[in-house]
Amino acid sequence: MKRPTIADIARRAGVSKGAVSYALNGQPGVSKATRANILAISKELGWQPNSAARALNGARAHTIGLALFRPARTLGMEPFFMELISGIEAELADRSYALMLQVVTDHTQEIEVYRRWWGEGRVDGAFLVDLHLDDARVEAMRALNMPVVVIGHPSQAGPLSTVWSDDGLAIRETVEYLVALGHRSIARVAGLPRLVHTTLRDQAFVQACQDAGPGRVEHLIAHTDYTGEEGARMTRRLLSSPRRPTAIVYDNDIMAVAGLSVAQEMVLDVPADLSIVAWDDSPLSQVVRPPLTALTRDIPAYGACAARQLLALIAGEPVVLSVEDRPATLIPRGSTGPARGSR
Amino acid sequence: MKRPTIADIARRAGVSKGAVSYALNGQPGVSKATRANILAISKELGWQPNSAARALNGARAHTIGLALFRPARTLGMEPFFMELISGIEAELADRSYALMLQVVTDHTQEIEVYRRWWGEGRVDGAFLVDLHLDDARVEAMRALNMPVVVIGHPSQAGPLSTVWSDDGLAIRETVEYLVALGHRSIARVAGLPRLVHTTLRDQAFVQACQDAGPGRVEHLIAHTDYTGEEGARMTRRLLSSPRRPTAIVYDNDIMAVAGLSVAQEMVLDVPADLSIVAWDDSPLSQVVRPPLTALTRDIPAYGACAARQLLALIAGEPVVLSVEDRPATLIPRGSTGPARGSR
DNA sequence: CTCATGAACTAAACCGAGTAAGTTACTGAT
DNA sequence: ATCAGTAACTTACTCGGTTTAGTTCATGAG
Repeated sequence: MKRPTIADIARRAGVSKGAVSYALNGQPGVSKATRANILAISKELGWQPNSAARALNGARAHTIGLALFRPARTLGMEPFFMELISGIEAELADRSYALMLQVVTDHTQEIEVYRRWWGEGRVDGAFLVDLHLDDARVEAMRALNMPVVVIGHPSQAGPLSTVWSDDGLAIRETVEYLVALGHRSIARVAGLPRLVHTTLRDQAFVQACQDAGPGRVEHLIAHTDYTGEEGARMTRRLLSSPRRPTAIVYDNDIMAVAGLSVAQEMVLDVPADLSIVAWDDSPLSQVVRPPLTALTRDIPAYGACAARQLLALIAGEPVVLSVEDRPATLIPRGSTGPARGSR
Repeated sequence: MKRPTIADIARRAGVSKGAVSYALNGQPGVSKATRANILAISKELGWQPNSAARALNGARAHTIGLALFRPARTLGMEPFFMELISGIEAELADRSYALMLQVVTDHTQEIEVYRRWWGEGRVDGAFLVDLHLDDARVEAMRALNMPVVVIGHPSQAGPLSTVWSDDGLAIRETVEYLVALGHRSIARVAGLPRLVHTTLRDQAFVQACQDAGPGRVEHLIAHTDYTGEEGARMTRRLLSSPRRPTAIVYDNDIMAVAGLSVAQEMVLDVPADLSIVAWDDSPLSQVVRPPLTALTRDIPAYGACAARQLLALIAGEPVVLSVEDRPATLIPRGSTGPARGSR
């Protein structure tokens, strides 16, 4: 009742293990007749190669790793990651690659997991997401010499390959749009301040506001942890301040929706009293009233792009170090309008 | 620049491979001093066990498989699966198990993937979701003799272990609530008709309506593919029919939200003209206006429960064949109210 | 008729661990 | 002094494939 091995096939076929190996792998060294016979017997016995044995000889694992530093329970609520994963999966499925997923509780553990997977030959490569300043993972991965693709801006990625999109461009587009609508006081409810892409968006935001003309546009940034609760809290604080902004740009859709609720609680009209822009466009943004103006990007395509890059890296194909995906584009919907009193 | 092996450690320590193996695995057969020395050297060299070599000796893969029959691109939009995965992950992460994920395009391929993973010793067990009538996967898994936990009702699971919750109870609760509100014509926009849980919910729905009294409650079921588009289409059809229902129960939240939009398009007031109930309670249900009355269940907990069951099965611990999780409970919100003209 | 060539194989080493069985060397009892 | 017992090892084989280095035999050229 044990699983058949090539030795079993060899015995049945009256040949050596080596001949069976050649036959099953389509290598020369066996006659057509013998090969056909061996294939028939292997099919009959229901033989499956044992990947452990193959891996021992340095074969590919046909698996890619993704360790996510995220409280597992909130994962399901993060459209971004889920869409990213589905995009990665779509690309991997074509080549019969699997995705090895593990949720970790900190970056030390994340490095540990990657070290183990790589050391144990269980993955051929991995993704790194949410880089922060002086990220220890970069050096750790470089030291491991494992194929890695950073999903995010190259600035902190060191020698690692990256796939990214120009968030600065998207922020600039948004600010210019709001300024054109007459807004002179714009707030940004941002994500975690340590993350590279938060910093970059922050800088671009400030720059874009300043570029509108000296002293013309007041700007303010509030940092959060991306949760709806924090988004609501910051919105409440912003809207209660004496110098209330007339437009708020949120770093994700969860916070934007929460912010919209807060505004409505405070009996403010959106967009007449307050314009709202969401970063990332999930179904969520479209079902609320008014539907949210959002920075849309094709996240699954982003993930697929990263997957292609990683697979090329693993295959040893020549790759450009850094691939720029399309930037997010602004989709105006009902949550933005002219600033009150402008014109 | 190659990875160190126990042979390298043995050479450095001046002992045999066997001694190193004993030392690293905490087995007797080496002195304290030698063990300490070997451990120090292994740390210094950054040795990691090669799981391929270990697996060859029959060790665990410390990985669980999940092949999902789903168009990968829509995965990110399915809160249910993402929450399920996050619940499974939460349980696995504690024991350093990883989750092997692959999206497949049909059940034949799903069986193929499982056969390969199991045959190749890459997973210790797997989940089966979305069982349908006469599901070929059940027999295939039984034949493989691989530890499997079916997530769903036991009726079609044959000899396989299951984790399920009583959807019938939840449906009954919903119908009784709507009837008490005066509704006499209730529709159900259901999921894929071939799925076991759809059938069971259908039956329970009809039964509950009939139990309200002979001929007292009109009921209607429309089957869809779970997408928002189909949900909207069916809603449009239902609301245009001469005998328009006063309440609709949807099989997921995506369709419920889409249905709400359709109702509002058709200038119907929710809940005055139409009551809406969603199955599964995601953030989506709470941000629309009015917020949706929903059948809530703790999906991550459900996934965690299934993961515990599978891990117990893998460990060879004694397990009950079928574990019943808590049923979904109805959370009334703004989308349900008394039927117009009742009382 | 002999030798070179190459196709079709076989035997055995190898990958990196685990482990059963065998070997030392030392301790303590008789 | 001798023997049993044991701690501390070593040796060698195992897992299931891949791969290298032969070996055998048929064929064709010289």
